[in-house]
Order: sequence, then C-alpha cells, then structure tokens
Amino acid sequence: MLELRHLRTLLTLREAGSLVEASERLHLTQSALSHQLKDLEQRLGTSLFVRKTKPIRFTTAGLRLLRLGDNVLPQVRQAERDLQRLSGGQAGRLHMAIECHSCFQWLMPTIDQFRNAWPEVEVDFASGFFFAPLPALARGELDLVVTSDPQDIPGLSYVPLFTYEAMLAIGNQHRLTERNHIEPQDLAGETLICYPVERNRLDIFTQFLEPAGVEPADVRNAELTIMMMQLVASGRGVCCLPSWAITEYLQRGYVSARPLGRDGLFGTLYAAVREDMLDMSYLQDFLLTAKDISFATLEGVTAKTVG
Amino acid sequence: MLELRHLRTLLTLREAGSLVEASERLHLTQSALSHQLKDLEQRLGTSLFVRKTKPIRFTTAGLRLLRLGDNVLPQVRQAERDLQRLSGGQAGRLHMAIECHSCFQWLMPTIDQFRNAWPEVEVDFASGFFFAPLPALARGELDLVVTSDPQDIPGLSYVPLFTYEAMLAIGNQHRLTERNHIEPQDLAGETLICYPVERNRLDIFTQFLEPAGVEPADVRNAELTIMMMQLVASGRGVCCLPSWAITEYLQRGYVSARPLGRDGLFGTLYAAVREDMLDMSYLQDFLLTAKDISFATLEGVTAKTVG
DNA sequence: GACAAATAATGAATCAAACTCATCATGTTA
DNA sequence: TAACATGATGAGTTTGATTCATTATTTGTC
Repeated sequence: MLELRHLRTLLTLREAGSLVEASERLHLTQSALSHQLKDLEQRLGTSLFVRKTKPIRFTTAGLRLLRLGDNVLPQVRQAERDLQRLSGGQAGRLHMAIECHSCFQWLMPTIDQFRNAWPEVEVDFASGFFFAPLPALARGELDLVVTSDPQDIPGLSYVPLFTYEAMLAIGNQHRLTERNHIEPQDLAGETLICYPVERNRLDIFTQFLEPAGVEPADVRNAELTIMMMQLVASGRGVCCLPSWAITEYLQRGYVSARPLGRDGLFGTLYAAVREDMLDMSYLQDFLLTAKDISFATLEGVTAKTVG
Repeated sequence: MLELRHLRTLLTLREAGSLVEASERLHLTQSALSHQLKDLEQRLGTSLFVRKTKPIRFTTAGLRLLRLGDNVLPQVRQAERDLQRLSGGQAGRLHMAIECHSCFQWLMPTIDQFRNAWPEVEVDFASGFFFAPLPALARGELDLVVTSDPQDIPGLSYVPLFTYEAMLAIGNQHRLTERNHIEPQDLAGETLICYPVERNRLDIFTQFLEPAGVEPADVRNAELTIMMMQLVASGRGVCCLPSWAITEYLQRGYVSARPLGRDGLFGTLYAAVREDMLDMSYLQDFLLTAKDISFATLEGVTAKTVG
C-alpha cells in the first residue's frame, strides 16, 4: 500500500518546493506526481500538503511521512550499497567473532595482513560476545566465527583451520611435573581453572575427564589467559589450554605444561561461515591466510612445548 | 526500485518457509511470488535465497534485506497508525513545549484536565528545549508551543491565550518600593536579572528600556523563577516577570512588585500550532481549556498584585 | 529405484497501476 | 489584463505485476 516510491516522492517534493520541479528531479511528468499524490492521499484518507502556497507546505500527516522517509530511506540506501558490494565481490564485509578465548596471538596478525590485501573489505572484530555468535552468524549479523565446537545449524559451513594440542598447565613446583604425561586420575585432587563457559563445551571434560569418570576436586573460573597463568604459577590450580596459548608463559619459565593422556588431547579450531560466502574471493583468501599464519605459529609452539 | 512490497514478501517468506505458504499468507499465487522474487534478484544482481532446501534458506544478501525489513517495516506500520489517528480525529498526538520559562502554574492543571477529557490523545510535554521549538513545530516534531513572541513561520498559526502584565519584582527594602510605578530611568543603576535568552526576546528590553535608551548597570542570568526571587529578595537585583509568576512570592511577602510605566507593560502569551491542526476537535478543546484555566488564574493575580 | 506428493519455475494471457499527453483551471507577476 | 507558472484532470498508453495452466524438481515412501 504505502511504498518507498511515495516516500521518495515526498522527500523530493520537500526539497523541490513544487510539483513541476520535483517531477523534473524524479524524471517524471508533473502529471504523474499529481496523480500519484492524489491517489496516495485518497488511500490514506488525509491530505498531505497544501498546494496553494509557494513553496508547497506540508500538513501534519505529510510531515509525519517526511519523518518516516528521513528515517527509512537512508537505511534502504545503505542496504542497497551493501548488496552492491556483495554482488561485486571485490569489496564486502567481514564481521568476525571468536568463541575460543585465546586466539589473539594468531588472529591479529591474520587480520592485519588481510586488511592490507583487501582494503575495500570492511573488517570488524568482536570478542566477548554476550549472545551466541553462531546463531548471529546464521542471521547474517556476523560473517565469520572462530570456534572449536561446530554446531549443526543449516546454512553454516565449518572450515577447519588447524588442529592443536590441549595441554595441562601446572606450576613449576607441582608434583605432576615429574610425569611426562597426565592421566585423568591425576586430576582427581586438583583445582581445575576454566574459562567461564558450560562444561560440555570444554574438551578437558568431554574428551578426557568424563570418559574416565573423574571429577576434579574443585573448578574455578577465570576470564583471561593471563589470570589463569597467575593462578597456576602460584600453585592455586591447574588449567587446560591449547599449547599455543601457553607458549609465551612456558618460554619465560612461569609455568610448566604436560600432554593429556599418553597420545595427547587434540582439538580442531574451525572458521564458521555462511555456506554461500564460501566462494567469495576475499573470504577464501582470509581462510588461507589464517591457516598459513596459525600453522606457522603452531609449528614453533609444538616443537617448544612437546620437547 | 527496491520497494516495501519486496521487504514484506521476504519477511513473510522467512516466517512461512516456502513460496506456497508465503503466497497464501500474502493472498497471492505462488507464481506471483516466484516472478516477483526472480525479478528482484535479477535487478539486484544477487540471489536472495536457496530454493532447494526446506525450509528455504537465505543467502547473505537475503539476510541483509531481512535485516532491513526488520528495521524498516515496524517504523512504517507505526507511521501508518499515526496517520490513521490523524485522519480519525478522536485520537491523536499533542506534543507540547513551552518557550516561556514559567508557565507551569496554569499549564499543568490544563494538561491534567485535558488528559481526562481525551484519554486517547497521546500527550507529551517537554520543557527546557535546547533546540528552537518553533521550527520543530513547523517540522512536525511538536504539535503545540507556548510562546510570548510569535515568529513568522509559514504554516504556523498563533492563538492568543491571554494578556498578562509584566511587573518589576524588587526587594522589600528597595528604594523603588516608594514608587507606585517604575520609569525606565529608574533601572539605570540597577542589576537586572533575566532568563538566559537573547535580549531581543525579552519585553523589558524591547518594549521598555530600549525605547527610552536606558541600559541597566548590570544584567545577570538565572534559569529558574525561584532563583530570581531569592536574588531579588536579598537585594542583589531586580527582575521583570509576568504578574502571575510572582504572585506566590508576593503573597508570602518575600518580594514586592511594581508596574512598569504609567500604563503598565503588557504581553500576550500565544499557543503556536500548525495551521492544519486548528480544526481538530481535541486541539480546539485544549485551547479553550487553556484559556479558561489561565484566565481564572490571571484574574486572581491581577487583583492581588495591582492592589 | 520408482511413484506420489509437494514445491518451485516458466510462458502466455490478463489486469491494474502508473505514467504521458493534451488540456483546463487557478493564481501570480509584470 | 496579458503572460506565465503551477497544479488538476481525463483519456490513452505503457509497464509490470498478477493469474492460469503447465512443466520441472525435489522429497518422501514403499
């Protein structure tokens, strides 16, 4: 019923001040506008402007529609621009979020390098999401989510970035430093420090402790890796982290680390994207860059931490 | 090009999950939707959704348009509702602002009474505007402005509410208490306390001092009537106010007041409204109520202050 | 893997609307 | 009052949105 065409007409009319002038700007005839506005007024049951004045003056109803147009049309234009960029392929948007709590080391260089290669792409990065990032990705509010546990949401595709080893970080004086790998039973008397997320999204529970039926003595939360490291270093507990997240602290001798189980505990980090974005060139490039950089980082790390 | 119709279709399609279902909800045929969407996709140069899945899944471009629709369509509906109320006449909106700094005494009872009589009308009241209220009124952001100096803005109409006498408030010990009216020259040595607005919008300057070529010794600002009264009572200056604004303080003996000039200085308070709202019944009623109540208030006041 | 049921796409025909053209009515300016 | 500008109007044309009938695809079931 009411259409954007009408709002465009009204806004133009306000700027033009007369039907004749407005019709020229819209590449229509004066007659077309006269008819269009008359029809609209008829359907709405109100007059929208006073024709006898010069420049034209709007009624309260007309002003209300002008306000609507002022709010709505810029949004529409923005959306149209976004679509153009989408279909163009060169430019575009890459709004990211990370679900894993310690990806900064390899993600930041990736983003830097990507920004240089694709300056036209609008990159945005959000960490510390309150809302679930994967549904937001499906809704189109995000374009890429780094996560270690894929959920089956239609339309989403998970590209594996790399496999990492989860290791147990322990204080340098800790009794477990004598072992060269950790068994589930070893953690029965320990305080385990975790990121504040549900248990069933932590590999150490789902892959290691629960299969063996072991429960740690206590579970504490910490939001930042550095806080975990401080707690671990001071002997207040142990924590399970990807090896690359601990490297820095290992190198400085703050803490020690041991593999979980005889064969180690491995997880995979994925980039979740919408299926239909998979063939966009800039996204492909981002994924390749991410793999390259994270692989390079990871290589060094495993050598250091396993040795 | 892109029209609201398209957004409505897409939102319905998301809820329905298939073209068939969506076409029923929209009271169209499946074919119509298929054509409409195909055309739209062609014109935008992107596909908007994947047809092969069940329920239908949207592409990034489609999701972008859905977001647009989620933002835009509620606003459109709201505007349409507002227009309906406008053309109906029973319900409506009355957003007010006051330019005069001390109308509360008579305006509040007016609003109360009006609210009872027209519960369907959405009344809003803003004082202390930073932006100019009269242009906002012309733009349709406000519906009524109480002001004492009408500006000639096309489309605005000024309905006189009442005429008031501006009087000079002075401390009880002030030398001018001996006069029974004030001449311009009397203010040459005085500190004049005013509301913080431009001089040319204050009657005491434009109507009284400037014609006589007199300038007060000092001009101070105060935002609230009660602050002015305290300054006046403690002999720090004098101020010019509508008689009804001073009554309360006169009755309690805090200050004295004298007419300005032999014949007094009178001003008129207007309700500014948009011309085309003048014939709305609820507005007419508001204006009548305002006149009644302010007249009643004013009657009492003049008797008291002049005597 | 074949068949039925459901869903979407397509082409031609129809219909409605939006637009143009020509003209008239009104108001403004010189 | 003539000349001009602006807006309204009615008839005719064009566009494009919709329907109808049909075909192609996909999905689910035995």
